[in-house]
Amino acid sequence: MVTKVFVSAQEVAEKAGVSRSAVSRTFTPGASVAPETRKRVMEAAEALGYHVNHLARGLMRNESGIVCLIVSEMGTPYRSSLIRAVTQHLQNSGKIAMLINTDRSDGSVDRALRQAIRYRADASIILSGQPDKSITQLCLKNGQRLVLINRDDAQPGPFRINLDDKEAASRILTAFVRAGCRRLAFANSEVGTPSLMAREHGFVAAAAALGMEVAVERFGPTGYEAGKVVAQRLLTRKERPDAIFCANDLLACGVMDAARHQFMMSVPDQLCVAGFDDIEQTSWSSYDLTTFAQPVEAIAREAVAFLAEPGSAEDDGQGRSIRLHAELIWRGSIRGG
Amino acid sequence: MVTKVFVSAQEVAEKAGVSRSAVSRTFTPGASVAPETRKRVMEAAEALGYHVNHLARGLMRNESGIVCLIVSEMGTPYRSSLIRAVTQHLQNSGKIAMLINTDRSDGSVDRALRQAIRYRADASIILSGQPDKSITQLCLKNGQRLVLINRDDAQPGPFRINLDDKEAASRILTAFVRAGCRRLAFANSEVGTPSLMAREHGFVAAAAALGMEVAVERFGPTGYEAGKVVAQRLLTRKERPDAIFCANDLLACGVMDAARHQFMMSVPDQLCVAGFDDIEQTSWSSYDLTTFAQPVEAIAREAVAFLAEPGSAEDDGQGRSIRLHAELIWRGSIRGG
DNA sequence: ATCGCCTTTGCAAGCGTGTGCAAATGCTGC
DNA sequence: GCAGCATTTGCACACGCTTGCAAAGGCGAT
Repeated sequence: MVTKVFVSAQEVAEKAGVSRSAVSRTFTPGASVAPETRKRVMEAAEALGYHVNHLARGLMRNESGIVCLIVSEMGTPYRSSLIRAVTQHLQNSGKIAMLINTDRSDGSVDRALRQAIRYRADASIILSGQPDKSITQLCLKNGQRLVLINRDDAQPGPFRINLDDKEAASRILTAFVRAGCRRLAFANSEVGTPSLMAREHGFVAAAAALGMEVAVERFGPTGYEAGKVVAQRLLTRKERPDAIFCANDLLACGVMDAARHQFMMSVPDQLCVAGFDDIEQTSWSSYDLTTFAQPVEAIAREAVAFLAEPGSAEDDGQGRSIRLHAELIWRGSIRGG
Repeated sequence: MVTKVFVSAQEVAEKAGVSRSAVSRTFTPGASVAPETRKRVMEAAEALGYHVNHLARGLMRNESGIVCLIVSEMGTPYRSSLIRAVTQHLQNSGKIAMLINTDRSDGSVDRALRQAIRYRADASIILSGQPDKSITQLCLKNGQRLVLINRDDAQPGPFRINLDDKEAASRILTAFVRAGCRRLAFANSEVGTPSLMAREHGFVAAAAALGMEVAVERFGPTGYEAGKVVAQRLLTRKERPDAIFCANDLLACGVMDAARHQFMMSVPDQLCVAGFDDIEQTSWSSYDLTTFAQPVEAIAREAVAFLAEPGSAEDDGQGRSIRLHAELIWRGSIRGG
């Protein structure tokens, strides 16, 4: 048997004995249609298994309801929880998420944005990587909205959501000092994402303001294994640190495991550790890590709210930028509290 | 300024001095178009920032290139790694993933499938939950392909990918016995997913074949906290188990943490533990858990390969079913080895 | 009965694309 | 020079939907 095609509004109209427009209006919120007509249409549609073709609707309305999520390393705890929150909020506001994987290669994000354009996505939300200026301009010109999450230094135009990374770094420094720590260190990856660097610079600057030095070590990707390597390097220095602020929870877990299992150090007695993101694992009792919570729900809410706003995508060529607060989640990896 | 609309093939055709069909053919692989014409078209398209409208193309071809991923708890390590693998494979074969969040509520999966139909997805891949039979039939009738992953007991029709859960359970039992364990237990959630139950039943059956009993405890959702609760219940029994097979790595992490930190037991000396999924955290040195690896890449490959196959979605009303192997990853949570 | 108003309905145009068909073009071999 | 053929091109229709517009119908007030 040849693949059957989907039911069309025409067939529903015939079955219900009305015009095709009536069917269309029945499924268009706010359209003018008599209750009796609507009922007949609904019944016919139900019987035939009719579903509005959103491809065609998007074509007409010039509004597909699709929002592209562009993200790399989506298997990571923080990323996946953000994806979950965003898709959920999108669904709640009647939109739908399209997911595109990127890698660190050049043009990866640009290719993703091209794909978003092809599917006439209403908007794209970029969680990773740096789009090229020319392509973001193309998106905006075409009326496609753009949201950048945690991509601090990106060019203006898109809507940008960031955290108070530097201020958080300064708060955690205070906590370390109160705990009596004096030999400070910062564990980072070599990726150089704006938010990671903001935490590093914020921490170093806050320490400098107190006349303290920070041992900074960077290695590899922003993950657990890199954390182990960084810890090895830091803990074999002549001046062994007694406090390590990690750019990321994954790094922090690696740092803790290396400190405990390879260097037989006790956390927090001999070493205080803090991370960033508040991924689920930090609350597990093997880690019990003091960290900053990414306001995942708030980020998703703000991003989706922006998409729902009326007005052109580029009405204010400047774009807008908001900064959300990262709350300090106090657990057991720092003394005192 | 009013939101500008996207560039159409018409405009490209005018700029290139050819007909609209020529533009269309230029972007249709395998279409007949002279090299010179193609070149002119490509240049005009590039200059204007033209991108084929996949909504319209999908409308014409009756093939959108969209594949729906239907999944609950997508923030979970195993789920998110599967999402990553599947989206990547889809992209490699020229398709694109649409992501829909479901919860445990009734009809949640059905609503997701309806959404897939509205966007005329070429296929839907279900990673969680149980679709209603009527809706899956609707999908198949409409030529939409369906893939069920780890949903063992689902009705026939869709393409089904499962693991050898029961056999794995039997293998891990052997390992426990070899390690000298005699008081066996199984830690499960109350969710009752087919694959989780298959592991439980396989373990109990294999033990029975050796004349051994298994203490089974189930609680809550399939996560870390539930694992802790289950461990508390198991380890306060009169007959304290010396081996626990967990339906899931998350449960296993909870079990290990409870055993170590609440009951001060040593793993694997006093208690052997095994899990399932091989999520990244199991390789972290705080856990170092012996577990079974979900063949995530193979699952994604098989699923996408199925979608690429020619032939109607329902040509063989029975659907097909394959069973993949879960490899035992030997680490340090079981004695010996 | 007539008018004006509001609600509902059908018509038809249009969204941006793919593709069958026939016409046009160029080339080969005689 | 011409028939025969392969390649390329344009026309026009189709895909399934939305929506402006005008006509139709109902109803109360005059």
